[in-house]
Amino acid sequence: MSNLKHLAQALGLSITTVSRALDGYSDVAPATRERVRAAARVINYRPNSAARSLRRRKAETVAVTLPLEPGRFGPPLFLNMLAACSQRLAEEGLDLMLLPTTGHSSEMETYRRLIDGRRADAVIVVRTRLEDERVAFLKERNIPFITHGRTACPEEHAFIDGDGEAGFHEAARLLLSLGHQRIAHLAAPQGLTFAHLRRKGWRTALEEAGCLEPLEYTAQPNEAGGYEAARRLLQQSAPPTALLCATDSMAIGALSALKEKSLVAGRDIAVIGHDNLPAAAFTDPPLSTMEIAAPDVGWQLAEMLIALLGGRDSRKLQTILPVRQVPRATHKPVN
Amino acid sequence: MSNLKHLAQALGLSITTVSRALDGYSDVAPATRERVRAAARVINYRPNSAARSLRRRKAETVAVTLPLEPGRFGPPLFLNMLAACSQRLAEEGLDLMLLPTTGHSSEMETYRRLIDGRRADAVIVVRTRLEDERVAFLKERNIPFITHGRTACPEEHAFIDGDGEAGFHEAARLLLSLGHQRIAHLAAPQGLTFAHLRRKGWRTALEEAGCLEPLEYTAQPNEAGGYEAARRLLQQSAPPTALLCATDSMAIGALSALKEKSLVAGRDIAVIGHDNLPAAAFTDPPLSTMEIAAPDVGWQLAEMLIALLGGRDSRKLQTILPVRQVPRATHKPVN
DNA sequence: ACAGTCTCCCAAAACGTTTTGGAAAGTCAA
DNA sequence: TTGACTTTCCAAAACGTTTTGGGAGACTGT
Repeated sequence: MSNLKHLAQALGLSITTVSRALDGYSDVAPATRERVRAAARVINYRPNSAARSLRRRKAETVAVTLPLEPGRFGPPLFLNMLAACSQRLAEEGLDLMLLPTTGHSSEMETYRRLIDGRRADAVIVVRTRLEDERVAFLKERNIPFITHGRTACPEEHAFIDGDGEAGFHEAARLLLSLGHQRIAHLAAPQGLTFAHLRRKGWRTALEEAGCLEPLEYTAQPNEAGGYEAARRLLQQSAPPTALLCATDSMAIGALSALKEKSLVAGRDIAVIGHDNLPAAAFTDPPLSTMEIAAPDVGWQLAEMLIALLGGRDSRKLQTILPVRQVPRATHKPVN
Repeated sequence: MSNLKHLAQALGLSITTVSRALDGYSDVAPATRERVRAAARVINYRPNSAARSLRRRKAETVAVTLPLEPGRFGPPLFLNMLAACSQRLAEEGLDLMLLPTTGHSSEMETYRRLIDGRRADAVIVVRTRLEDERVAFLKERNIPFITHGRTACPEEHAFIDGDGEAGFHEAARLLLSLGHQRIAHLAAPQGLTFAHLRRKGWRTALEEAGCLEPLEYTAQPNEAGGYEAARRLLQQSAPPTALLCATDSMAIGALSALKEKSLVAGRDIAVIGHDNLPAAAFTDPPLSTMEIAAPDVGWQLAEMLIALLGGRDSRKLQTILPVRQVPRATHKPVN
């Protein structure tokens, strides 16, 4: 049990001086400062985090809840982003804390413990929905937060998001330019903002091309969902010639469904996903997909959090990142 | 800012009584208790977590670091396990805190902040190595911990682990019984305990069958690693007829390498993985693999942690979970 | 009426840190 | 020598909770 008191006694100094020496205040003599630091190093002293945040009245922690059902995230991308974020936050002395939750009520309860119990100074909201209860809660409590993905009222709060709408618009136009007429969308549940925007991008492109009743099927954003959606869509009397999938996981499921019908993706039918999962380069054929064209989303997210905690207006902190097409082998021409 | 003082003043009671009412002590009158609880509910009172852990001298938190490079985890399985664990811990009033780290030194620094700063009462160590500095550190500091995966000295501490050795032994024997003679192993780096044990199981089976110089290649436990390893192994003058892969991610990479050589897994060559990733059911052909035969690893882990924090001897808390084969389409006979 | 027992409540201390508001000693200019 | 600054340090308060060690009053049995 090492604390400031022990250190102070051992050094013949007051607690105040030891504390200030370690924090690098200028009102302690350089020699003393070094003496204190050396002693602290010897006994592995670190300030007790509870005592510090009690006195400082901040937790020095940013929290993220990880909703794990249903569907799931696209780790490792997602976790890597959080890792980068955490690294940048650490430079500011902030911890990033991930809290796995299962189900809606468990997540809201976690939020209450988090906020009302002052466990976090700010939170990152992931997997946003168009109408998001978590966002409403945080606004009401007036806690700094950034959403990863937009909501129905994005102008109201800080967010970072990929431009899925533009990405899907572009992908659909690409398929159209290749001669595809029946471009179906494998949609994720439309309550999720990313799903809504991706569908919108696809739909707009088709409408612009004069296609008014485009084919689509909604399923969970995982392999099983993609498999199911592809099977349904292929049962149509006029089956699609291209499948634009809300996520790579769905695309992987769709590829499996195509195999069962002896269809070759990239020859008989086009498939495009989104996320550029590591696995996407190793499907058969390698999956054409798209990805957020920023190598440092996590870092940017951290910067935004730091600005937010520094008092910046959250409505100034809104980032939309461009999406880049990653063409591989599954989006070949129809003819 | 709602705290006990406000509550007490509003109710005309002392802080002590309010605190004890909320904690359900029997020395407060039932009527008072209800009155206090109602008031607390109205103002969304939750004890300030810093103050509480300062006074109680425990963080009421279990921590896990998530090392994210290189290679990576097999989420979502892994995160789902942690979610289940967190759910059980929550019942005991314990938070589970995930801390992403990148690289070795960042992880050790996180450990020091965690332990010496008293941020966690116990920790879960994942991705154990045979010689693990984190384990040494925790032993020295005398902090309760459980490893997910064994170390070189498993008898010394609490752990939970799948019996990868038995799983790979069984898989290799299955392949032998199907007539395979040249069963290669796509190994993960041998510093990682799971990789070591899986290789050992495979090797033992081959040695028992009289095969003394079995083919193997070590690579990162991800798709790219599996792809590279498979390519190398297939270049041999006497190429393997079966690939036993340390992880499903590697197997997925290997399948991709086979495609390039126009080899059909399950007909020309056998492939078996480990983990039973969701994606494994959707490869082409569907991947034969294996998995830990317990639906509730996370729950068991939580139970062990609770026992450990309750003072149970860590050497009594050692769980090895059986591994079950999940045969699909890629392990077919050689002949 | 009295001691003993219960029931319900509370004042004060403690957890380990940061921060406020000086105090003591030394330095410098006049 | 004096007054004004500097430099270096410190005592004490505060953060919000839990816990200790009672205390006042009501009830019980004699």
